[in-house]
Amino acid sequence: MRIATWNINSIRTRVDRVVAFLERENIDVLALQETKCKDEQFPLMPIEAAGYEVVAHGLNQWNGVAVVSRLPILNTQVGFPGQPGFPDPENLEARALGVTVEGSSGTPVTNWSLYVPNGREIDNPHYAYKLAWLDALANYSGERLRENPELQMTLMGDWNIAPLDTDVWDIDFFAGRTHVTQPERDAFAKFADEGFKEVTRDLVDNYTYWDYQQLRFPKNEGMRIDYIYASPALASRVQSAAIDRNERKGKGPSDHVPVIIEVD
DNA sequence: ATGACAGTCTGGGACTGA
Repeated sequence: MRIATWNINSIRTRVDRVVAFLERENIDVLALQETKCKDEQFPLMPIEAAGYEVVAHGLNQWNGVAVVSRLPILNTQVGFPGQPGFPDPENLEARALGVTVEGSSGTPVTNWSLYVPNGREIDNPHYAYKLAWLDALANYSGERLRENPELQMTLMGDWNIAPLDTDVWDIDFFAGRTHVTQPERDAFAKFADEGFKEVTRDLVDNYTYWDYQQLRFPKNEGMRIDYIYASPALASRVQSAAIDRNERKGKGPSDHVPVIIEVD
């Protein structure tokens, strides 16, 4: 079973790239972020024609998440209990979607497509929102794992955090900025404290994002901010991981590239 | 070559991203 995550930065602009990627990489489940459209605007037909089902969650032109699967879909969950909103706690954004599929071994696998809030600047309310959002997600997912230690679950997407200094092209450039602060790194590490394992770090080394500006990609000035956490039962089945750097090339790329894992 | 930012909106620049 091959699982991937990709911040696509508008599905309407890049649906052809998505279909080509699914077929070229033989993907079973793909989590998308920043689809940037309402559900009724989502280009379903090209993806369905390739043999996949789509579950989309988009409220407006901002954010938006989706899960694409060619394995049977058993259950769908929009957002997670305790998810905070912005700017009001009640105003939930389209940043989390959980889709349970029938795994290749017959066991259900729940795949979360996550678009963690950016945080903007450290003194911006969006930064506190980011930390609260992550804390609520860690509490929710940790509780699910305590209920069922055999749970097969991924938490994957654009985490908007660089856990290590080496995950950014120049740590000095990020001094005083979001993505590299200790509270963000602690929030990321809490998922490991809850028992999840980030399964791509040990298997592949690359950035996953390069800004469109300042020739960041040709100069390889990137960031590693897209990750896949897996529950212990799923993590033990991971055979390999890849970062599809070539997807940053050519005409009209997203600024992020896909992260892929192979599960037995 | 991978090349100097890109997507969406009921727009005429503003907002968002990181």
